[in-house]
Amino acid sequence: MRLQAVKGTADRLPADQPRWRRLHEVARRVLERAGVQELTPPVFEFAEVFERSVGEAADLVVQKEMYTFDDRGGRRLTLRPEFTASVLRAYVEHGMHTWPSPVKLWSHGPAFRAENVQRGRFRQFHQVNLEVVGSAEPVADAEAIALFVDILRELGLTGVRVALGSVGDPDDRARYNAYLRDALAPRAGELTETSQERLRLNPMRLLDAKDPGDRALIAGLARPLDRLGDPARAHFDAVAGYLRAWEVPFDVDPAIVRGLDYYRRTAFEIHAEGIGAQSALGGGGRYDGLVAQLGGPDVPGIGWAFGVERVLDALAQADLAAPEAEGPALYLVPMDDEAVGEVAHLARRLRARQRVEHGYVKRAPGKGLRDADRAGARYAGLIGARERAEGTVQLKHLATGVQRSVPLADLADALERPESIAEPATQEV
RNA sequence: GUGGAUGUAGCUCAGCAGGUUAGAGCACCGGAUUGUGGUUCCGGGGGUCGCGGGUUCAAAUCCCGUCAUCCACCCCA
Repeated sequence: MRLQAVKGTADRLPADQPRWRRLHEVARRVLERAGVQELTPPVFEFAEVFERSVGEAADLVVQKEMYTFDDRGGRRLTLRPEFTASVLRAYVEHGMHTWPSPVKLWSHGPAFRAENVQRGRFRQFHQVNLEVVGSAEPVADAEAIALFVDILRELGLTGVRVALGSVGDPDDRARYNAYLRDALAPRAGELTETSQERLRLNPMRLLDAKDPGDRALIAGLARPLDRLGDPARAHFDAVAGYLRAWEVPFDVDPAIVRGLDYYRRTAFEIHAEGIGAQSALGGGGRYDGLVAQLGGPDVPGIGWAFGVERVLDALAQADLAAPEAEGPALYLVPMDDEAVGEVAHLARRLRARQRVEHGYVKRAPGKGLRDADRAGARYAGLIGARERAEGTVQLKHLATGVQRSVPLADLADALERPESIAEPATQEV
């Protein structure tokens, strides 16, 4: 069998790196200016970490989509399918409830789900994740959402849609689910099989149905946001109020629901056009109670994650210029065998201050300049018998063709003062 | 798990009413130019035509199977 990357995984090639790097730099800047600290959890955890976070009523599908395996010590481990459970496990394990509250943590890295592959959906994918633990205040929700939007804005992404909803408090959810069951009971037989299944297990998820028949049956019913209890309603109104005051544009989506039980109140998603059927860049919500569920103190929290591949896809669709990879400041060309070692040694010394590369075999000057050009170098430095005798290097500015002989001792300085070398008066060929 | 489309050089693709040595552009290497680049010209290397089986005198081309990729459904923490 021809070796290839596993389905749903991809190599991130050198040409891809500038885009990824820029995204992470922007995320880091926006978040850390807001006092968010970086946490890097391990890539795998005891399976129980995710199973407990997911809860008993979680769809079997969720379990099936986890990469779970036994290690040689007989431990049952899972590659993280998301960050929240890992981050909260770390929060509990390190007693972060004693830190100044709220504790704001961000993370980034790969996550794994054994799903079928399509545009924007991979088996190894990458997320940037934020958790704000220890505040139940609506202002925390608003700040989290605003930070998400700020990152996208700073990246230059426009035309994204923030959809804000609420799944209510647990009582609200229970009441709403009961309402759905009652409302749909007479006509349940007309629903598709999946929807009937959902009606049984997690009626709220019916709102995600795409089948036109199902949608017609659901259309006239109240949505979660219409049935909030007073506390959840007040919370939602406060979050919306902050966002309006801060001029963070959003749409109210009364029908946002979540597949997992631990979500409370605020739920939101951010979508972009033009990146296929998987249009959600990311989303998040409040999960009061989850930390306790993981064996920690009963502290509230809110978080979000976005898919790096999806955001990059959206940026590509928006035709935003990708940052270019830079070449070396100097490319040294050895023009005889003895110079091979000399340029390598010289490069080593210059690298204290500049990016310097060199040829590995002797090259005719024409070839050497071509090598330097292809490496994307700003300068080429030629060293052969003449230069050795003089203790100099022929330094050539590739864009202008201006060249002069520079004593080895002055080379580092000459590289840092490009004007001096580009002066036509100094030309000597 | 389901459906559709697509698999030919490193990349993008042509060739496919079966016909003998499988092509182009880009990329790569070398030469023209043995101490001066980018252009140009010339030459070269590189292919299990995804894989397996079948039909045929003959298969990249037709048939079956299989695998992979992409998109969509499903699902979505």
